Amino acid sequence: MGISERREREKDERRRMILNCARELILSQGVQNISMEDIARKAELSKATVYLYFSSKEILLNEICEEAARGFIDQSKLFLEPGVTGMAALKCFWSGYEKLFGNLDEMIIIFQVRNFMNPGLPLISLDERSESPNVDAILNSMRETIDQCKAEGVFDPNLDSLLATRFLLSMFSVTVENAARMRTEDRKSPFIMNEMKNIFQIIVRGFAREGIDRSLLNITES
Amino acid sequence: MGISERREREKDERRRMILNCARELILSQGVQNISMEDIARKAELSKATVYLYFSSKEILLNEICEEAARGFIDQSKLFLEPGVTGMAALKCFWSGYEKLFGNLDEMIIIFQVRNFMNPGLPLISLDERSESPNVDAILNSMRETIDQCKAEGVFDPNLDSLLATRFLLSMFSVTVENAARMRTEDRKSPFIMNEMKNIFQIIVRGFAREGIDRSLLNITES
Amino acid sequence: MGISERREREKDERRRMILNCARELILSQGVQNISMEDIARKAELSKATVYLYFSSKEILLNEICEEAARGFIDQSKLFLEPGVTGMAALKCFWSGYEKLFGNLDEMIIIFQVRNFMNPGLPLISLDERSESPNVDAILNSMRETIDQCKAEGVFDPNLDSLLATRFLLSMFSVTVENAARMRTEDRKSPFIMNEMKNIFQIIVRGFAREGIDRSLLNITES
Amino acid sequence: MGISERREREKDERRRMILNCARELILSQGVQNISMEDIARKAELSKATVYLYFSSKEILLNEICEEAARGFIDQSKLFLEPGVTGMAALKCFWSGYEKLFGNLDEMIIIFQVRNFMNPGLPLISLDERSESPNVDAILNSMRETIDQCKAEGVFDPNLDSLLATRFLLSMFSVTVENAARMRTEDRKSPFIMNEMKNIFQIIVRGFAREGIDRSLLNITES
DNA sequence: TATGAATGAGTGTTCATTCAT
DNA sequence: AATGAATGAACACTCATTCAT
Repeated sequence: MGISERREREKDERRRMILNCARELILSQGVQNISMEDIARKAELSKATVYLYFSSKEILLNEICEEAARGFIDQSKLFLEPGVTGMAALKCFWSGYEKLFGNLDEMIIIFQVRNFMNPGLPLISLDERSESPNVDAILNSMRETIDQCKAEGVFDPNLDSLLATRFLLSMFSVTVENAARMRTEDRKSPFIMNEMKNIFQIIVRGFAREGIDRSLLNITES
Repeated sequence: MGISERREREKDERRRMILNCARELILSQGVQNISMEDIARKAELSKATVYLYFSSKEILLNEICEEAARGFIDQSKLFLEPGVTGMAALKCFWSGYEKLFGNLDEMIIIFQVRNFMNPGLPLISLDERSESPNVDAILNSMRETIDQCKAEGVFDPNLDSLLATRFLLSMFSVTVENAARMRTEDRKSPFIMNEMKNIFQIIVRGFAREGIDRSLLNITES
Repeated sequence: MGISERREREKDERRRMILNCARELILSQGVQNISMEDIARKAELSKATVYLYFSSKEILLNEICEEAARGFIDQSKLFLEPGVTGMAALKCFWSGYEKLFGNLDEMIIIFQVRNFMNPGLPLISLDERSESPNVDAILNSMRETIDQCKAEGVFDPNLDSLLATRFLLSMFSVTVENAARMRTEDRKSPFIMNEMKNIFQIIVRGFAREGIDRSLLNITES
Repeated sequence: MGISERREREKDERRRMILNCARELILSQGVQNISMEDIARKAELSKATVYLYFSSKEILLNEICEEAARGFIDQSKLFLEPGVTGMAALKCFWSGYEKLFGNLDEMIIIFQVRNFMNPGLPLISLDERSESPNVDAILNSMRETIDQCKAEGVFDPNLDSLLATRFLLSMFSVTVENAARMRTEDRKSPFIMNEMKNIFQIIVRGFAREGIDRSLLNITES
């Protein structure tokens, strides 16, 4: 019985190894430019073996996306206590994002791969049956937070929370795609992070209820 | 004397015909999925003939982009009177956009093709010498309008206008890319248009100077 | 009647003009790299018009070759007096070559084009019915000179004059092809000319009858 | 244990099979006229498979050349004893050439392919870093032999050995190219071989020091 | 389980040649 | 006589996917 467990474990390890190799290639060369050949070579496996673990390139890429999204979700939970306000949750999102993905890599993976597979992502799914439960979970979580902000009188009550969610995520997506175009070393610069924060802040202000004190809208520590 | 003119005209027509076929294919299948072969077949020409009119795929795509951008610029001018305020200019942008591209196609072309040729568009150019003067003109025009809004005390004086331009254009880009994913008939629905307007409105509010009366920020007729 | 003559003359002029354009292109870019398109563009004519004068690329190239060969023959005659010895004739060949084609161009044309059309030229024709009478004339003239040298006891009586002719011409061909690979400005250098002379001299010595005084074999002025 | 060896062997065989198919095509149609498609078809493989073994056409052709050159070198060594005189070495060259390539094919391959890839060959390389070590080795070996003949007082001390090498090799090249133009069955005739020998002999005489006894210059057994 | 080997269907691009006007 | 326009047939090269072992 131990033997089959080991088998299972090894299989999982190899799976993750392939995913990691693919991730690295995506980060260094961009999704558009990598082939199954590249991934297999990097993983020191044959192409056929890669196909043993992922039955198509699309599935492999989706899995990479999902894994990154799962990582993001798990990490965000750490920051998200129950009973917290909407704005506090948004701060947590940002903070978690900032702390976890300060180097941007996870986000680049999520958005770049996602957009490559399914250009125009954020408008679709969010309700339909999806192959990407984790990515969807992020969307849903964000949506709930926005609803809460509305309920708490911070956001404009007329704000369409579905639209707002897609909008927010799209912005991340675009910023990240741009960042992915930069030289690998430049990505880590606080400049990018700052730019993303500014955009996030602008959007939050745009979401706000009329007349609300702007100091309540800060997404970073007051 | 009329003969060479007719030739010229016919050549222009054929040129535009090819562009239109390419446009249609892009709209129905997405830029990523079309080949010169496809374009030629749709135009009922041989590939070599297409190359007679456009010396490379890149040039053809850029021309499609530029043509759409030119159309947008021309139309915007009609709405844009000299000596107008920044907010009025923004309204014009929106109005021109709404009237001219109510069916979205031009915008889909511009953003989709542009992003395909040059992924991560909004971060680049905007100053460097470019093969796409018309597209760049839109970017520059937008930036100037944002600067004007700042100067007129409508937008937050701390707003980075370059960032804001990229942000705004990116939002259009993303919305459009999303729209491009929809079934061709759904695209024409006022729903999309309304969504874009809402997003535009949110961004403008996000750009606003603190405390400014929101009624001044309306992008549609008051 | 004057009118048709003028027509004829104009036609000839245009013909030669096309040939000259092709020549220039060959000299500057090499035979391998020129297309009918290039030739037509250089001649400021349409491709179809070029085909009016030359029914295929092969025929055009052959004509270029033939014209260059004709030029060489005409010029050589000036140096070749009747009743002259074989060695004097060889000197004339060299001298004519040196004076006329000091810049190598004609030779580059002849050999490069010829080899392109018909790789391995000098072994063939020389007896069979040929499309290239002028090129063949050079071969024949050379052969007669070699025969004469044999008859005069300067060359080895066992020398196969047909072989010797092909050999000699081949060497010119190769040297010229090499020269054609150089930068246009380097070609004019006396270095090339000197190299060709040395090779010519070596071959003449190789042709010589055993024991003959080497001073009799000089191909340049004694 | 035997399994990977068999694999290796089979791969080598397939590799050689492709090379042989390419060789045959080159011999029957000339380098200029063969495409990767042709080679694949002849080998009864798909184009993609050919690319599996040779990553570009250039590399495949170079390999063909190198293999032929390697064969020539190996064979020549058998004839070349250390401490041998320059003339003996030349005899060996000829003898090796005659015995190994009596049917000319190897030489046709070497010179034709080489000239195709790198028109004007003999002038270049011979010193610069090269992708074709075996071909270069032949050039170098020939040059050393010529130098030795000069040192031994057999060749004219004023002979430029670099020039002489290029000259000699060019002659082989041309003769071989000519031979390649003949009908496949005619190539095997002793006539060609004899012709090449005569030319080789003429050149050696041309290289000789003045007054040297011609019997010392025989390239075949006295 | 793992893989080496194979491939079909493209991909953008070029060019000698033809033909209606 | 002249040409603008058109094209078929190539070309080198790529890649996701399959399959026998």
